[in-house]
Amino acid sequence: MTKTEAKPASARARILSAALRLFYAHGTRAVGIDRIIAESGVAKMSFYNHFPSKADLVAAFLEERHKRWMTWFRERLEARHSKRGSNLAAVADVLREWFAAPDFHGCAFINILAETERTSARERAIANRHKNELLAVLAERAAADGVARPAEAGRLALIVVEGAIVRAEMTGDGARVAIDAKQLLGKIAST
Amino acid sequence: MTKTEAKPASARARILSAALRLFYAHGTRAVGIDRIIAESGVAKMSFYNHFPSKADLVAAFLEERHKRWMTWFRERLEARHSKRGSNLAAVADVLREWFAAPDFHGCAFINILAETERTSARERAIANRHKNELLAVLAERAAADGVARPAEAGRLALIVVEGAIVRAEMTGDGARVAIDAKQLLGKIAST
DNA sequence: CCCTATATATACAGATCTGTCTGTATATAT
DNA sequence: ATATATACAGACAGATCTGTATATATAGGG
Repeated sequence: MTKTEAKPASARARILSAALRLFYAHGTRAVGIDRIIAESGVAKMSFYNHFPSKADLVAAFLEERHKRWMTWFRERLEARHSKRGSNLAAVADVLREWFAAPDFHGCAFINILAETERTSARERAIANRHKNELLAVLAERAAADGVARPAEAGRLALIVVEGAIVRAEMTGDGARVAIDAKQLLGKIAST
Repeated sequence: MTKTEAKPASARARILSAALRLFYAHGTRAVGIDRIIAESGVAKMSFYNHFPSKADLVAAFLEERHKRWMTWFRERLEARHSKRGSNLAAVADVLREWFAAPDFHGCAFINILAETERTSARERAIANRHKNELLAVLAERAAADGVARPAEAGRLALIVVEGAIVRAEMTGDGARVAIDAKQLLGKIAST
């Protein structure tokens, strides 16, 4: 039994922490309840006390991932905000940071869409909310760049961001992808 | 027992046909051997006679999907080749056709990457070959458009294509996404 | 006509996964 | 001191999944 999560935290927090790590790294289908329980050092009944079913844990994982990622993304974007150049192009720099993270394995919401059945509306809904929020950030940055049609620019930028994530995940060369993405975002910004 | 594949075809062909449909629609993890067997109307031993393991069927599925999709893509691109406008932008029209297909569920190779463990090198290799071949087609079209750096333009276009596939799958509005992608590809072509 | 390939049908082994059940320990609050 | 809530430990049921074993049918070539 390998206990990876720190013991002092509450059972629920340890479960969610293990889920964030394992579900993102290997997918929600590949990781079973037993592994979550083992690595969070929690009893099975404690788990089912906090989460009625695995699907509920998956939903909680997605919500938490969304919250943390968006916060991180906004914060990093803010940090680059003051610098010279296009707001939109700065997104590529933040992406580059993300791609370079040792545990980077693509976008959790693209991944969940690929691995769950078409019918699991719950996960889809959370993924949609996540992307809509990201879209809003991109459109806002496009507006700050003074583009003619910010909403449209946001949509174009989101296509670029999604594509960059997929390419980074598949090729493993996040640095190269970020450079290419920056060029594309620059084109969008100068419209 | 629902037999969906036409009976006259050989056992192997029926198996592969069922795999193409089911694995693409639901993912390779969600579809078990039993379902493949039931829907192809084949005995279990016949299956294991043709494919030593499920992993071998998955690999065969990916190879076949790659072959068929690339053939279809090239053919559709060729059909639009004669028309006016940028070669690269024509890619968006082909994508639009694809997105509108009733069984469209994203890119099988993006999906497989999301649903398999990080360690399954075999699927990754096939996915990489697929994308490299697509990249070559895009770079060739960029060259035909007379862009300054076709290789770079191909990479940028591939980011756009991947992003468009993901957006089409997530939003369900393939027509809108194709229009946006066309705009991006147009920007790349006019460089 | 028989022999061998290949196919079918079905039972089964072994692993794994979700969720339940029983029982115990601990800590806090009244 | 006793009640209550929460946690741990681990066995177990029931389903499902991959892969194997066994027995039977069928079709084509020598």
